[in-house]
Amino acid sequence: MAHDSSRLADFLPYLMSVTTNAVSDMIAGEYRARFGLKIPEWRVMAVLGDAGPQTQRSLVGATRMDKVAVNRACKVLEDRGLVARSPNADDGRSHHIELTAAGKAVHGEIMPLALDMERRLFASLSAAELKDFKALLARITARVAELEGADAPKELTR
Amino acid sequence: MAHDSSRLADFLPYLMSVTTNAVSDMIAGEYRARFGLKIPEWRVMAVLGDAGPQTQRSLVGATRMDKVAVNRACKVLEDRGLVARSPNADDGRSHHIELTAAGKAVHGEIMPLALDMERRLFASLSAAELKDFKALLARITARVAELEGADAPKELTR
DNA sequence: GCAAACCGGTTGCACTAGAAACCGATTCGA
DNA sequence: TCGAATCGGTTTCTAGTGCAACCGGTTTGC
Repeated sequence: MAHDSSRLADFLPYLMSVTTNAVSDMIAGEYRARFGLKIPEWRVMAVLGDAGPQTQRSLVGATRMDKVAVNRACKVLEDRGLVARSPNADDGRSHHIELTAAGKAVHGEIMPLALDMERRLFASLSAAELKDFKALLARITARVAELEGADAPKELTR
Repeated sequence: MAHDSSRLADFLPYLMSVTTNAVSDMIAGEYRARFGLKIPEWRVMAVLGDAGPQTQRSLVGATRMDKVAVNRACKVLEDRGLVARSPNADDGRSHHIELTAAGKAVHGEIMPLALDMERRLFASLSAAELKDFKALLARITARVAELEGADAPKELTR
């Protein structure tokens, strides 16, 4: 289908981008169609369902999303009645966010679908290949963090 | 640093997204800082420098970008005098787009930097691991295309 | 040879995502 | 204890991205 005589087609960051976008678009489409949820919203629900109630701050760490993105996702989920905020007695600035009964029900539907999609997407990879692939991703991420620290000596690592 | 007790941290599409974004952000920052180029613009220059003059249409295929993104990138590059458009005698609707002398000079600086960054980013991977990693990405991309064809029976594959 | 369909390219518009400014609450230091 | 710095969270502003409608030019079918 593609001619791809260009070296761009061998540039690894480009290949990663193409593959990841393809995977993300597919998953995003599925969630939107079946639950009307976007990926940020889904991520928040996944973390809340698995790790229990927590503040937006800790969701930022767990999802690696921007705090604005987390805030917006929480607001949407709250408006839909999937999560609820209760005041934090220890710290008046933040709230605890937790799944409602409806949210838990959706979470119970969503996670099997997620795992099934993951299984279907990566069905052609052996268990060993999957393991290696994850390990490589982790190493690359660590390497980027390392380089960022070195390349940006005067600013925060974000 | 991270606690990550959540299953989200094992969800492969999420891991791919985190890693790819880290790599992309790093590269985008580098190009912006050194050349004032964004990734779409850089991609167009890479293809033009490697595969020679061509139409926007063929750039869309080579870069896998939206035709609007290609168009805007070309316009920016043209305004900076890095590419030039010459009328296409065969088809009055399109032009041939090619690097100018200045564009070729920038391309000559940009490609070594790109390859150097690639080398630094993936220095911790052996040649064999790199090869396997690329092969896995290709297989996953192919798999997504396959599933999209199956899952979207009534609409275009986009 | 002309109207309709089509195609490359362009423009306009809605939506998303991140940056920075902002607010109330909390902590730190003199 | 009081003022400054900090922090969690929210709002606002702006840049980027993709879709859809659009415009000229080209091909197709009658």
